[in-house]
Amino acid sequence: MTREKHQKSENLRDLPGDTSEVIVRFAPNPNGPLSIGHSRGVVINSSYAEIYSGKVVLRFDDTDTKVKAPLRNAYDWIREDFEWLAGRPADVEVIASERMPVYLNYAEKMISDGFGYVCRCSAEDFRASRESKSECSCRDRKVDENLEDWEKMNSGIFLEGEAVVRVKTDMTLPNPALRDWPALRIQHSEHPIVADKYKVWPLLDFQSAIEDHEQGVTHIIRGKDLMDSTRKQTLLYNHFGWQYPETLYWGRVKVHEFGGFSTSSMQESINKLDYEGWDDPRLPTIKALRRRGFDSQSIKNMWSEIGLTQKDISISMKTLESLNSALIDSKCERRSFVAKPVSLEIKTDLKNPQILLPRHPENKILGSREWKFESSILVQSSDLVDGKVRLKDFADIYISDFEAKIESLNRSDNRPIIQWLTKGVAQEATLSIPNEEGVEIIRGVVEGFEIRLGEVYQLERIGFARVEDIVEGVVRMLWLHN
RNA sequence: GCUCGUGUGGUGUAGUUCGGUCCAUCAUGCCGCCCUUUCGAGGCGGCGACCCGGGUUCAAAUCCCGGCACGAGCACCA
Repeated sequence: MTREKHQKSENLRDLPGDTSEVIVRFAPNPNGPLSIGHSRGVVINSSYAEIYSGKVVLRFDDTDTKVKAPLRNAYDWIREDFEWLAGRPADVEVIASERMPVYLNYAEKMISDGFGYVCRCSAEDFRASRESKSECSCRDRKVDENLEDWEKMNSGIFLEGEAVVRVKTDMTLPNPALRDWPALRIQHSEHPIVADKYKVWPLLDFQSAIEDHEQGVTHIIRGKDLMDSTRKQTLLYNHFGWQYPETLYWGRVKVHEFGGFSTSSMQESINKLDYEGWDDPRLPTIKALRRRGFDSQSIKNMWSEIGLTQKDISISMKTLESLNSALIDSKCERRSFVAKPVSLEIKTDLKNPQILLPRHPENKILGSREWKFESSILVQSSDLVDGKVRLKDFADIYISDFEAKIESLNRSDNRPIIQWLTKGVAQEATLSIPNEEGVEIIRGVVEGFEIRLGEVYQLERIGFARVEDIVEGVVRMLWLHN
């Protein structure tokens, strides 16, 4: 525990500003479960909260009911993913849609105080104003008129697209993104939590700005695609007379193996039944990584090692797999899996030779697996070639014509070593390996020695795999990595 | 187009604040060898980088100027 903390502080640079009471936040849109990209936000933010004995807020940014509508189940999925990654639940949880009165109240104050206004221009017309740096006619209207229109927005008289509330900045600002940016818009579609209670919903820049202030967030750590968001929000904070939090950014992340993906594109593929669900092992979701048997610490280690750089990076699953192997290798017992098994008869004069295999080759896990000898054994069809071979942890043999002769119990030369099973210990099994085309299911037999559901084993000469299910004696395993 | 950000080996990262200790760190990857009752783990060796061009300086990955490349924002998405 202390070592873990020490490691993190070595990798993550110090936060700027006052760090006496750090409050950070992670704010996903609950339109699906967390992906590997999101995990950076969870890990970085929760780690900083831990390092500074501060707090991390988990905030569900669910104020868009239309374009990326929230998914009812996603709230729980995200809570679960967050806890798995951070090792504990968030200190504070906020659901934006439940905080609507607060946002609408601030919006009204903004209009009353004259630094916000209702704009009835069409999106296209305003785009033209923004480009020409000219103020639109809505901008100079009286506060009373604005409040009247605000009322019409909220009561549903104004329809979607007929009005937005803008923050007054300066139309001549060099950065076009900041010119009188939109803060709230009308959406009449149903929300999974509050249904049709509200007609006007805040946009991210407004909702997030208000909520960060309400929660007393001291440090915002997020992707650098939100840099202009910081600039917009700083202008709003100036209007309210608030101090903007310290802000840090990370760059864009791509994962080699997965290419471009987004929560909505994954949702689409799942709907089309291209995948079995959010935890399909081919998907870059946290659910999938957990299912496959990754140790959450490997994900934490990866993000800590990468740190907080603004560089756009492209990471490889190989890196994560390597970090994961380092963590789980010493904890995983060995088992033998024989794919596409074929029988082999062993000829020997030995009386009940002993077969003792270690649970772990370096005795990181003490004890052994013991099999009862039988003359009839199973080996992988691909391993069945005439010649010298060693049956792992047992004996050097000579194969010829589906028969094997024991040459020596000790290793006598460096002939290849193969894994094998006696018929008695062999238990029917499948190993699912995801690949480009789909999920390949390899049939075979696994060593039926203390197979525990959910456990990750290292299948000798194959790699790590997790036991997903045991149905009617058939052990179903899912491939993890080498 | 405007605005912002980033550029160190295949990948990720250290070093850039206050120029020399950097013919550049560590990890991963790949290659070879060793060890081993696994194609795991371990050991040893190797490969491989400061975006480009100027400038300042005795000295530049580090400072200055100019390019270039990549990414992002300019959504009534987050």
